[in-house]
Amino acid sequence: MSIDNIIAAGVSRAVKELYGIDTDAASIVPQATRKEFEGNLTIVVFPWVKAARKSPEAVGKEIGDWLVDNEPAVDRYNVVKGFLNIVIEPTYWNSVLKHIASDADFGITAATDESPLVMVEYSSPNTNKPLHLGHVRNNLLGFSLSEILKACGNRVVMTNIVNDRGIHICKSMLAWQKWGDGVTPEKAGKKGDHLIGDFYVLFDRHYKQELEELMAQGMSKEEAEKASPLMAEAREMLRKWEAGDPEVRGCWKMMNEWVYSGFDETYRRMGVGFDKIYYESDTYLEGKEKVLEGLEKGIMYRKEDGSVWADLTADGLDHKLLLRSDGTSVYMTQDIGTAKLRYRDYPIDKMIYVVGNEQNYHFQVLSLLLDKLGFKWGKDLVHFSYGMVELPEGKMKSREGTVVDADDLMEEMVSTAREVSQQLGKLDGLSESEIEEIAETVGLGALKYFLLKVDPRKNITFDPKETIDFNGNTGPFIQYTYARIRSVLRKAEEQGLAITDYTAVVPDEKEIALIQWLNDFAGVVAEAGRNFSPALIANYVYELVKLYNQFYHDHSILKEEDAAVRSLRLELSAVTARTVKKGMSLLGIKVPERM
RNA sequence: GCCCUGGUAGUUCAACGGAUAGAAUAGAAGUUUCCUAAACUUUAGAUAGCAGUUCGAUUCUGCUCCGGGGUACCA
Repeated sequence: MSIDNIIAAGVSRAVKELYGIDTDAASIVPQATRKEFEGNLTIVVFPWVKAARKSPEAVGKEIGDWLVDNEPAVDRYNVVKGFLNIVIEPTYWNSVLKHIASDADFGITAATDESPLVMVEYSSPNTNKPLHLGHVRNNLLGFSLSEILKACGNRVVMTNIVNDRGIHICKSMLAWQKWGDGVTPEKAGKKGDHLIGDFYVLFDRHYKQELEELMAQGMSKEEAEKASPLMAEAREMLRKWEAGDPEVRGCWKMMNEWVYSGFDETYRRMGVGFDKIYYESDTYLEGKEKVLEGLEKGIMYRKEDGSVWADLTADGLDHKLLLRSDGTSVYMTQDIGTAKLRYRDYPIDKMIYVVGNEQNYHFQVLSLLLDKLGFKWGKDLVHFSYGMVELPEGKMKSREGTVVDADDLMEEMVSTAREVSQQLGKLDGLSESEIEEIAETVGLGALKYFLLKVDPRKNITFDPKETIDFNGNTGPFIQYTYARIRSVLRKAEEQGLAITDYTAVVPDEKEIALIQWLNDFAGVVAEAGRNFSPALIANYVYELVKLYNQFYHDHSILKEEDAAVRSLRLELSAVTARTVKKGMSLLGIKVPERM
């Protein structure tokens, strides 16, 4: 039982005995006492003031007295206005630390066969261009969220739906056929996804040029778009693709393979992965089928031009198109098909879609439609909606080339990490491969932490001209502290310093603060799981590391003569290191043994 | 137009309806005979505006101002 629970239960009993008020212990949440007051935990007594018919001070005093008399963990207390500040018996914290240290998986709840099965969809790229910064945020959030859910006792299936069909792919293919001159990733010495992305941009350039020429001949923009031979060719190619034309399918397959091997490389470096990948080319027909089924049941209706719609006005939304007049499917149709296949493959209890907030409306509609179509999970699917990554100039636009490429960004972060390390002389005497590994860990750590520490719902502004910080609330700051703790522990081991019994030592203020914070880890993980919040974990770890740094500067660890006191400090260091490592791994960030 | 969403120090971010709104960076001033100074200590600086709900509002409600997104045959 955690100290918070003990106090909450104590207060609950106190209130019952003193005033006859029934209060659920779970609703009493002790908070850390502000540092300008004496105490470890604080209870807000206002909720009982009215029923007790006494002043807040009197209520605080009575509850405080009751706790001192009846709860051994409570040493003393003070009351400021309506706030009851409780001081825990100092040596009690040692047993708390001992308890945490004895449980290697403290804070982690393992999943069992009966645990809920959660499917997390993230990444979901198009195959016509490389991954960019927006995808990086998506990937990191999706991966971290999955790790957190696992740590909270869920079975998790990480999945990816690859948008491998549609007009955008045909554009790249067409440009490659017309102007590619048989180039391959090997010949060009380029990652496949980048090569295809180049052709997508190339298509757009020629297309724009064509439009201008047509408009110069007196056409309006709309007319030009309709008359464009290039676009007509792309559409014809899509039609052939849908008809299963062997030549088009062959080219499509080959080029998609190039893209996938490029994506794999990016995912690997980013440290994310998937248990199961779906492709829209496999799911869009399923969706069509499902929509036609809905049409029969009267959930959808057909317009005169043959298009199929759903009327959602009764639910406060609009009419939604599901099949175009030419019978082809739209995004929504594909998502319905994908949902069907997924629930056929897995007994999913909960579905989470990690997708940008620009699609909030889409998921509102999807949830309703799945529900109407009889999918029982539809109503409470979760759209984990995150804000966009913006550049100082505004939104990133891939066709205009104003994107921050994921591969470039990672490379830049790593090389910056290497330079900074070298400047600081950190890497002297290490082998080339060790240097490389540390630069990789630190560079990616900086990037990942930068994107994960922020509330996912908020938009992020990223200025490519300003390098991501390595000081302050950053990944490298945390990694550095970890490496330093590991160094102390290594030295302790070399010197044969073992941890002995320290339970009788009276810990000082900073040591207590650290133990208290370590003890909070379990609660933070659980809360992060409930709120789907990697940011919560990130800021917890940062605070932990800051507390450790303060402790570290105030205490000799290895040089401490008293074996019991030294043991307490070594144990604190060991548990801190372990907690940092665990917390960071929930974010998908590695920590280096030295740096 | 309608719907959703955000507005907190110069900047990047915090704050289950709780105390004097916290950090970090940039600025100013210090600490190195010390287990890794990517550290630590001190200092200055903010809730867009106006009402309301109550013991108490950055948080909840309404209006105004500013930004972002969506809005039926793009994904």
